[in-house]
Amino acid sequence: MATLSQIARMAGVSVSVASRVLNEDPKLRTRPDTRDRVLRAARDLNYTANYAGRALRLARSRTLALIIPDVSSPLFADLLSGATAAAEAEEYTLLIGRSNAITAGSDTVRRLVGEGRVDGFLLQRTDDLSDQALESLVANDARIVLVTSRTPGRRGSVVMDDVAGARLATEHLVSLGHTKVALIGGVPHSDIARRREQGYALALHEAGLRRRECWVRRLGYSPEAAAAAAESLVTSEPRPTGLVVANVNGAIGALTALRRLGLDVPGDISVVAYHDEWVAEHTWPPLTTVKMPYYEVGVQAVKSLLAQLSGSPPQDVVVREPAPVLVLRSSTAPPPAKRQV
Amino acid sequence: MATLSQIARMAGVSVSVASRVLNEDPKLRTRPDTRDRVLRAARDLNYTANYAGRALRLARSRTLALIIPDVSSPLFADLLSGATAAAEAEEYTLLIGRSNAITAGSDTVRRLVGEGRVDGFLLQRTDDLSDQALESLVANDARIVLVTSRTPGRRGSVVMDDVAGARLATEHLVSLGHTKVALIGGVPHSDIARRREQGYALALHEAGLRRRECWVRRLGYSPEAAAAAAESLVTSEPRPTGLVVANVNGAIGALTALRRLGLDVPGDISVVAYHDEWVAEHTWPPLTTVKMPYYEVGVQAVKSLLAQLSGSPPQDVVVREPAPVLVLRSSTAPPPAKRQV
DNA sequence: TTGAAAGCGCTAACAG
DNA sequence: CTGTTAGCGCTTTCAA
Repeated sequence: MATLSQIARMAGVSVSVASRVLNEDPKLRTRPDTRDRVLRAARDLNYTANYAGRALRLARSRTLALIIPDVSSPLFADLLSGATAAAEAEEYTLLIGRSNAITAGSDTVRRLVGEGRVDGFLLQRTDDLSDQALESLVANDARIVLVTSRTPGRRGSVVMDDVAGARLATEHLVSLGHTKVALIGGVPHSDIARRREQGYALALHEAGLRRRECWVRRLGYSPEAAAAAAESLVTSEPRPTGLVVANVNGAIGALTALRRLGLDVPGDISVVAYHDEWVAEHTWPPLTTVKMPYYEVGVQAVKSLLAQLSGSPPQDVVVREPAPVLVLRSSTAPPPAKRQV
Repeated sequence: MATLSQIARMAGVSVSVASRVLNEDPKLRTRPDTRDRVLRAARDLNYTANYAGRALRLARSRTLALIIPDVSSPLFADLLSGATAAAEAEEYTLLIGRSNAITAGSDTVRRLVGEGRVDGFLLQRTDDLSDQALESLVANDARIVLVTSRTPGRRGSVVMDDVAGARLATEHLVSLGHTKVALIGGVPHSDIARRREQGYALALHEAGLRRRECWVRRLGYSPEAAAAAAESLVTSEPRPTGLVVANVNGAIGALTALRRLGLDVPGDISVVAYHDEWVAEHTWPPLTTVKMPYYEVGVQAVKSLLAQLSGSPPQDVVVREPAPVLVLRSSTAPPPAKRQV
């Protein structure tokens, strides 16, 4: 690979000039033909600045790490696209890691920064990571932005509007005539779960409906957990006619559980899922979902991190644009009672 | 962050000694206490070698890039785990990219290498990347290993045993009594698709069954393509009673199409999918699949790449261990005729 | 058994 | 308008 000094020699200039031309140094005045010679030489030799040399000199890697629990979720793909786009726009590279690796005692974060491999982090926590563990990891490190989640007493996060999303899902069921609406939510200590539950409660409240604790389950977002939750909801009295499942993968599990119990969706019971992904179109019945702006979360997270890296005080941002949208498919319908009328 | 010279100063030695102690240079003889002082200093200062400094000096980044079309596929998660594990074992870092970005004219590959950001590539092509385009990209570059796919006239690839996998799927249907077995395959120019088709043909041949061209569709692996293929197969005569779908996501699309046509799976028609993933458990009916050793492909691919990087001639490896396994669920049953007997 | 020094490729302050 | 030079942190040859 060509080096700067080769370019310089070929163009008959010093490395310093070559460097400044190539980096488009604004406060540099060159004779046009000098400039041209450098540019041509660079093109001819297919020059790309050596990454290590630059990183060493500048003490910055222009690399960001995105740490996620589940790399293989279609939801995550949107986040990634957004983050990648935003990073590329600023000529940053994105390194992808998995947050399974990040447990309380783990030094992954500190090591990556310590080595100077990355300038900062986008961190999406797993649900098993406790607030304290997260806190100890993250402390008041300005090189970290939390995505989709927050932790008490710390600034620097980008979340989506979970309240609005869960509310939209719930309102949909209510507007269909459901009065007995249950929630299959996340684990109790998760702030994400809390916000979604809040949206659910809000929608019920505004509809003048009573929120009953016996209609809320907090087992988590996995298909299995949601399946168990659905089963328990549906086999106890009073039985709900509508289910808001706070995660689409959970909703898929719930569908399986309901089918196993011989219940018809949406005949006997309606299901709305939080988040949209392609399988939702291919489940039976196809799932009505609320699509959340994951891409934009990725974009904002990177912007936020970059801002922090250049010294701005950490912010907690809520992405409200684009707003959550209801994707109507076939898993929701008016409740049985209503339809018999 | 602490630097080597800080460690050296603290330990009262030269950087040279510090470096060699920390790197466990075998041909270095030190007094035990010198060694100890260095080690202690490193621990106290929480030292991690600066990545850029080392990369610059060694002209190697100890970083590999994995380039994939669909980051968000659960299948890919296994590949990634395997590759990550193998990379970590050799203290390499894995960078993840998407091969959408890699089109014929793209210089992503050359740029990443040119910058010295990565030492080599694991490349999983998209189906839209033609052989020529791939060839021109990959040429005889020893820093690239193709995963799951090959290209003519080039060595350096790791693929799974597609013949065995497709054969197993087909045999399953045959052993259930199906004689009219169709294949929903990949696009015609894909070598992967070709191998799977070969496995299908082989199984039919061994069962003494005739392979009919009208029972083969080559529209690709997407849910939509496979749905179209399923529809066309099932609405024309003679109608098959069993479907081998060469990709699990395609199978999900096929299921949707069959349901739309009012066909019962497996009552009217059986479906086996190539590849296993969690949704297969939650489709209706749950999908019988053939699970392929993706994790191991990831491991072998990294090993292969590392071998190439250290000068070994490129190999074409087929991962046969662990062997494909049939995951029996509910989308397959004896054909209607047989059951009526 | 240890240290001095060169140099990887780059940027930027300074000098001309 | 252009060149010289120092130095980022590291490894490694050579000398002591």
